[in-house]
Amino acid sequence: MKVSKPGRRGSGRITAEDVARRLGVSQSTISRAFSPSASISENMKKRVASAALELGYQPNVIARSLITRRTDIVAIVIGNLVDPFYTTLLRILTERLQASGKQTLLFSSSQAGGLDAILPTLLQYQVDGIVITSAAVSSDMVRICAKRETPVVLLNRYVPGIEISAVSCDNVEGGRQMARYLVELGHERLAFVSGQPDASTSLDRQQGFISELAQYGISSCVIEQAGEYSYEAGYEAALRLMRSGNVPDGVFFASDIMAIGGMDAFRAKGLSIPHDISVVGFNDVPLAAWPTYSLTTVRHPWEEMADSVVEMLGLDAGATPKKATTQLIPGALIQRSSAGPRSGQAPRPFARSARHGPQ
Amino acid sequence: MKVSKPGRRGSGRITAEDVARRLGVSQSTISRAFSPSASISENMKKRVASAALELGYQPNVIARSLITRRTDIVAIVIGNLVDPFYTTLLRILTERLQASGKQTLLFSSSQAGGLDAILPTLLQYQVDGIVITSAAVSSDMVRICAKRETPVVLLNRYVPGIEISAVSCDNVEGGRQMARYLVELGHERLAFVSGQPDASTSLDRQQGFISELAQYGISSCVIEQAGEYSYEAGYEAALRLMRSGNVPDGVFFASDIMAIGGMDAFRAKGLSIPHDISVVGFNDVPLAAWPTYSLTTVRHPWEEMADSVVEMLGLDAGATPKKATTQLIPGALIQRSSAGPRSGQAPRPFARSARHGPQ
DNA sequence: GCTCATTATGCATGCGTATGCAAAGGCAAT
DNA sequence: ATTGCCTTTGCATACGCATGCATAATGAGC
Repeated sequence: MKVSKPGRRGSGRITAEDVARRLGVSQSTISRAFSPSASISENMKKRVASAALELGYQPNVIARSLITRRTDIVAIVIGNLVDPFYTTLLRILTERLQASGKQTLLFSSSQAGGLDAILPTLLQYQVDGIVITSAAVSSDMVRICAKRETPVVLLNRYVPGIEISAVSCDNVEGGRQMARYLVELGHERLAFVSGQPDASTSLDRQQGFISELAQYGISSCVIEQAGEYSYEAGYEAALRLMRSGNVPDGVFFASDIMAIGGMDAFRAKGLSIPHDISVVGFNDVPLAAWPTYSLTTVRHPWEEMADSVVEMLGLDAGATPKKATTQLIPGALIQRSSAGPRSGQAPRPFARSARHGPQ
Repeated sequence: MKVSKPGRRGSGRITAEDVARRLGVSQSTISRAFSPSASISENMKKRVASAALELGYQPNVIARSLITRRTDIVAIVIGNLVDPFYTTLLRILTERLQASGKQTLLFSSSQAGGLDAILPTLLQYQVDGIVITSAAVSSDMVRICAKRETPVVLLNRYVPGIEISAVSCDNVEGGRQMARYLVELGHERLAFVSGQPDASTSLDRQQGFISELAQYGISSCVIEQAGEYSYEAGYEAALRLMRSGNVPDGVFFASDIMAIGGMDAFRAKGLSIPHDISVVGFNDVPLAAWPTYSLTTVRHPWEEMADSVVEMLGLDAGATPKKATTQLIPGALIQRSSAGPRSGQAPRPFARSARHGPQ
């Protein structure tokens, strides 16, 4: 007869050793019972499983990761958790990672110090990969991560001249699409409202927009700096556009949340959308589909981006340390009712509410 | 002369041992240099710091936590990352935890299986605490967590009859406030739109609302089940209210996002807010302050709730395993312009836009 | 100069698991 | 019965760090 209650050391933790004693086998056997590829008999596996269930044993992944050198944790650094774009991105990515058996360690970089301050903390946790959706990335950081062989992927952002992988929507092409769309609706007096001045996303959308306008012989376009991707910044930028006297008939905001702020501002000043002014955005956040806004925008290929991120992190078994590459995924122009034909020419009264309603 | 490049085993990882060899000291010394309370000379501390910097050494918190039995990781389980209420909660809580040196391991429970499916995974990570903002919590779970001495706090939710801590806004009192407010504006034909039928938040707001109406002699109130906390559900619920023929003059939605969906629905049907109908919500998400909606609502005491959660988790040094308690924090009624005096009596034309504008 | 108290450092061990190696057992073919 | 192969299990060790204990170094007081 064995000792049925081996003395544990006070801690509520139940270890593989406890289960082993219970079954009169070695700790190795318990370990193997939880490792799919290990050599163990079907019978023993069942005995271990039932004993584990009975005792409430769960393998300690922290201890495991000491040996395997994998934590199955991916760090996600997000700058602006207020912007629905980033919360959507976070949601999609977290679900995708969870589906791959990875966990999400969330870092908000909006705090003082930004990325530089949190990178050390983050690396201390031995994360298997880092996804950065914000903030400036310095070459120092890249070097440190490369040295530790921790894969880093920039999401919806890229930093030229740095050896780092990036996944992003094709912002230049998105800008071009918007230019074509607005011009073909007959608009000529156009404006672009930029986001953060240093963000590649905003710059690329602007460049695509401007260059495509030039193709159509439109060489002038008002550029309004909003300063940041937020409702308030979009609102204020729209007010400035209206005060300028030379009110455009079509405005491309660098992001949906700014466009929505802009729409509210235009409407507050009595303008009708799209009759008096057409507004388009970028991202296709859930908000954009609401009937109040019904915003024409470029849809971010969320799922594909998440898939790409996971692939570029190279976390799935056969992981080869890839070279840094930048992947651009095209977005799709989603036509809703915030943009319509130029009111001066061929005004179509039904255009405003044609595609109205929840969709 | 010492060996300047001690052979490391291929891995990019730099350990305390490496730093120790570099300085010709023991690994213990390196460890102590990073432990604030350890006994070590100021001089040595500096030497270690500079050597660590030079080699790029960072303590491995995973290895550390094996000994200390603390990971400084808190799991946050969120059901609905689409609802701005939850993303706001996540943001506030993450920032608060980061400020306390804790990290956030994010779990989305919207996936199949719900909380039951992710709890084991979560516990495997030896998290120091669990914050649950969604999903049903069974007494089994509570028992398992209690056995492991892992503190659990329900946020914005509680489950009666279970020994578990909870932090929540005072939903009953919030419902009462709304009842008083609407009645004093002269409304008599009122409706309540509920969220998830099993959620304590929705039920409590409803109960507070109904019981306070009764105090004013109003015994009838239409209850409309929206089914879930979402824009679409609010929209549809509002449509149903209008189809019922007996259109109320004041509607209390159980959450902001539903109220906003409802406002869009009412407006789509030609109603003017608050002239034809008053709408109020609950939460005070950022959206609610936008001029388009300018939603009167009960402000969730975000920061206080986050503080309470951290306190109840008992993660700060002097941690005594507290008994399970439920803490209710009162919210504040935020008056905006989505609710106004009953249109039949004393119509005040300026009331609609009085508090309009960004705030 | 000597003793004692104090501080600073090294040694050894353990946290809970994975895994290479050896040993044992089972089975089929000879 | 013997051999050889394959499967299953145990043993021992390592992962990177914290920490109790022993020891060396330092300084104060006489």
